[in-house]
Amino acid sequence: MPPTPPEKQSTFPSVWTRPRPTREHPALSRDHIVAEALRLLDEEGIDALSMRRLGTRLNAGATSLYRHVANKDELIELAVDEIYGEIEAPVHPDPANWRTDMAGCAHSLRTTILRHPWLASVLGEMGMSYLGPNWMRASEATLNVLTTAGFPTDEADRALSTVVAYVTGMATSEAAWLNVLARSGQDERTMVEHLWPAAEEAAQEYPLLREGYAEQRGTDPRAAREEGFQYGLDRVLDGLETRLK
Amino acid sequence: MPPTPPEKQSTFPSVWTRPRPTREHPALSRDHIVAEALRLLDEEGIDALSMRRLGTRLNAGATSLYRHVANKDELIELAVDEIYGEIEAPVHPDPANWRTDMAGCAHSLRTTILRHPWLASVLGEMGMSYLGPNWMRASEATLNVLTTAGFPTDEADRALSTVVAYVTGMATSEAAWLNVLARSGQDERTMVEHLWPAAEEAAQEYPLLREGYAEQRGTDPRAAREEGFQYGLDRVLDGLETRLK
DNA sequence: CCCGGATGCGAACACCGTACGCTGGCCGCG
DNA sequence: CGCGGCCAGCGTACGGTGTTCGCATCCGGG
Repeated sequence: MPPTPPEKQSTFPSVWTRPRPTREHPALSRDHIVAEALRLLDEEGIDALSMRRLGTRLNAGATSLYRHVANKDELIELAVDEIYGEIEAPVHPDPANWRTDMAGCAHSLRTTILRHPWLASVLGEMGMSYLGPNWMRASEATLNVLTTAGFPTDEADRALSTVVAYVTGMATSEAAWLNVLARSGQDERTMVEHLWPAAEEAAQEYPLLREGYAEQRGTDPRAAREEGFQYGLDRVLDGLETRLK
Repeated sequence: MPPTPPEKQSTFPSVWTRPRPTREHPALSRDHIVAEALRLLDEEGIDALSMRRLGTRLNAGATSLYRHVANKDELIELAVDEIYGEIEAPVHPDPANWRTDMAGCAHSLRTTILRHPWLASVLGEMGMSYLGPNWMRASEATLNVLTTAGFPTDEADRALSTVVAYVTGMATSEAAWLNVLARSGQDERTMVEHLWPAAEEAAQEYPLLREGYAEQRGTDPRAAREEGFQYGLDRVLDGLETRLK
C-alpha cells in the first residue's frame, strides 16, 4: 500500500507525513489579504466575507489574518479605500467645461459603487473613511475642478459635498436594489415584472405613486435608472451653475 | 432557611416553585416587538439589536419572537418603516411656496434620520423598503408638492428621487459620523479636536483639502453640518426651479 | 551557530440567527 | 359542562461568527 500523499496531512502525527514547511508562494501580507477580500466581496457580497472564509481562500488560518489587520472593520475600511482608487477625476480640468468634468467625476463615482454593490452596505457605517488616501486623492482632484471653475475655496467644499451626497444617495439605493437582485438570481427585467403586483397593490391609495408606476411599466429598468441619475445630476449642476452667476 | 423566591424559578422542578402561568400583562405582539426593538436601536445602535436581547427585554424567549416576525430582517424593515412615520409633509401644499414646502420635507427627512442614526447602517441593505406604508404616504405627499408646483407627473418622480438621494446621502454620512461619535462617547467638539492632527497629517499633500480643513478649524461642527446641508439643498432646489422656467 | 522577534495557527470563548418539537392555556364546539 | 384542537411561548440545539491567547515554528542578524 502506498503512503498517503503528503498533501495536507499535517494533522496526522508522523514525521513522514509532516508537510514540508516551505513557504507557500507569497506568504501573507496586508495587500494580499485586502485583494482577496475584494475578490470575495465582489463575487458573493458582504455577508460572504468572514475571517474564516477569507482565511481558507488564502490557504491560511482565520486568525493568521490578525497579524496584518487589526479588525474586520479595519479590513473593510482598507478594502473600501482600495475601491475608491477606481474613481477617475481629471488632472487638468478645463474651466470652460467644468460641468462635463464634474459630470464625469459623478458618473465615475456612481459606476464605481455599482461595480461593487456591497459598498452600499458599509457606507452607512463608516461615513466613507474620509481619510483614506484614495478618497483624498479623488476629493482633491474634484475640488480642483470646482475651484478652477471659479468657486471660492470654502464654497467648493460645500459644492463637492452636495454632489457627493447626491451621487452616493442615488447609487446607494441602486446598489441596494442590485444586491436584492443578486440574491434572487433573477434578471432585472423579470424581477421588476414579478414585483409589479405587490407594488400596485401597495400603491392602491396613492394616485400619484400609482401613476408614476404605470408610466414606467414596460420600460427598461436599467435604462430608467441611468436616465434618472442623469436627470438629478443635471439639476444639481444647474443649481451649482447659478452660483457662478 | 426561607424558600427561594418564586420569581423565575421555572427550571427548578417543584410544584411549589413553578411560576403561576398567568399571562403577563400584554402578552407579545408584532407592534409591541417593533416598539421595543426601536427603543433598543435608539438607545444602543444597530449592533445591540439581537433577537436574544430583544427577547429578554420583552420578558420573553428569543425564539418566541418568530411567532410574530419572520426574520430579523423583516423586523428591521418594520422598524424602519415605523420611523418613516415621523416624516412630515404638507397635506395641502401651496404652489406659490413649493420651495419652502420641499425644504420642509427635506429637513424633516434629515432630522428623522439623524434622530435614529442606526437607520444609516441599514439603508444600504434595503434600498429603503420603498413599499412600506409610511414611506409611501410621505412619498405621495411630497409628490403632491411637486405636481401642484407644476412638475409633470413623470418629472415629479425624478425630481423627488433627486431630493431624496441628496438628503439621504447627506444624512447618511452625518449619521455615520454620529455613530462613531456615540461609540467614542465624546462630545462632537472635542472629538473633532482630537481627530484634527490625523486629518491634517493625511491631507499633507493635498493643498485644497488642507485649506478647506483650515477654514473650518474652530467653528462649531454641528452648525457647520447644518449649514452645509442647507447649502446643498438650496442648490438642488435651484436646479429644480430652472425646470419650471 | 544560536537566539529573538515575527509569523502562523489550533483551541476556546462568548455570542449570533434560527429550526424544531414540546408544553400548557385558551376558545369554540358538541 | 367537557373536550379537542389550535397556537403562543420556549428550551434545546446546530452551525456559524469575531476575536483572544498561548504555543510552535521560521527567518534574519549578531
